[in-house]
Amino acid sequence: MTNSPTPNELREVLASDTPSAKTKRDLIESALYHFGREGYAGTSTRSIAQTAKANIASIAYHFDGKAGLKRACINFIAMSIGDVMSVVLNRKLSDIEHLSPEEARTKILEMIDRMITFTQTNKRAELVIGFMLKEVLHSPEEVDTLYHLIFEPLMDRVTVLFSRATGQHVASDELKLAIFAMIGQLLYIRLARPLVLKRMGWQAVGPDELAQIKSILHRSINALLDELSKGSNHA
Amino acid sequence: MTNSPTPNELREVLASDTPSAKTKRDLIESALYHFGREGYAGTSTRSIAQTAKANIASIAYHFDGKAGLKRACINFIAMSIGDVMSVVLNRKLSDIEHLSPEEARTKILEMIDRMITFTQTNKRAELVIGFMLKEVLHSPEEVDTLYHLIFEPLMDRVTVLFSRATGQHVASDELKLAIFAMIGQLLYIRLARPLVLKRMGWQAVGPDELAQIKSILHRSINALLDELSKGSNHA
DNA sequence: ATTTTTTAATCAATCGTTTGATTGAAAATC
DNA sequence: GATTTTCAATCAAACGATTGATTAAAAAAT
Repeated sequence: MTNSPTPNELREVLASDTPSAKTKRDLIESALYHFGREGYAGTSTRSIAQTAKANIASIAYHFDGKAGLKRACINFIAMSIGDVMSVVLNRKLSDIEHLSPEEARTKILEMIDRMITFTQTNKRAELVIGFMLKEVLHSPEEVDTLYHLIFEPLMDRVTVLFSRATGQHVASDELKLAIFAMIGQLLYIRLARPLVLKRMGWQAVGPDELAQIKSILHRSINALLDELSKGSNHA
Repeated sequence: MTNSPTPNELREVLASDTPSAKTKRDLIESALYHFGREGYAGTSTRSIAQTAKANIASIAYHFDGKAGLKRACINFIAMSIGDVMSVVLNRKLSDIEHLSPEEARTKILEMIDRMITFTQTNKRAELVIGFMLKEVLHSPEEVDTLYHLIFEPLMDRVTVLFSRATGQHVASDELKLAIFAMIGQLLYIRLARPLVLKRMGWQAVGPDELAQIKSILHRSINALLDELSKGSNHA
């Protein structure tokens, strides 16, 4: 296989136990690691192969070169995020369109909780975040891939949840911007981790630190939802 | 000069009108542009020199190589941020320690306003943000440079402002985390601009869009301050 | 036996750096 | 004041090393 599989195709391919599947898994894992740390241009195919314990040529064979491996990484990331967000994404839009404000708010906070846990504790989250920060903003078509695959369907559902929780219209601009503000809070507190650790005097983010982070973001986002609810007439 | 000047030294050097000062300015400007777009590893010294209309050897001559030019860029950034944040930084700690809650909140919102305007409209902000996220946050010693030069003194003062505005103790962990949440909101809405433009259906961030962003962040941060003030006894 | 996968060796291109020559304007000498 | 010396600065050219890609043969899997 030389072209880029979709996230769903990729899931099946990587789940099989053929020798090629293992090589592909190892190469993607290794590429994710190196791309996230040294960036795409800063990573050599040799170091990727070495970490994966595979041959350099296997990158060309399985992914049609370095660029193809990068595309596979993007799809792999989309797959991973899709799994984590399945709680939100798996529900059809029609399922969440009639939630009560209280139910919607509970769902939002539940989702926030999952996102924080994933970004702060998942070993792969660091690689994924590093990878996205360094590479996604670079190529328009790769931004498109992630946007349509993950971001837009996720945001659509979160917007509906916010709309139900605050009484604001789903198409409201301030609602959309508020969601960016919300996501920004929990993403930044993860990707600025070196600064957070220094500032807080922490050695690492363990259970106690995770609880503190969840507590403050919980309060902040609840306050944001309250503010957005002002002037709206809940049923 | 082959070693890295401090931001203050750098300011004097770059302000002079000697031939070498112009070359250094051009090289830093060019490096900032390329580093911010294609990353450090993805940028060749040849492209830096070409954009700066300088010779390749001038990088080794003035900055002791590509890595030295990167360090100079970091100091230049520290200098720039220091200028933008001078409203907050120039005040001594003792000056803001006795502000009333209302005065402190006004100062906070004024600072937020400046940060949003800078990040959203300054032509150099995109390069600075891209450069810092892609390269700086992964090198411990460069994190140290920016942390001690800019981040810590800035955060110390913002923490005092937050303490005055909310009645929380200055050493409160939740206060420190809340400030990260606040900064995350306005930084993310800038660095995820490609996603923001797509999501909002905007072509660019002009005066109208800037006003919308300021409005929602204004409300969000005010709500956060209100939440933090709960249970505290303002004088 | 046929296909799939891995391997080592090699390719042209590009990387950051270094070199020695050259410039032009101060500094020193006469 | 004229000449010489000095030195920071720039330049084109070339360096060795490393890059991603390619090749053909060996090995493994089916």
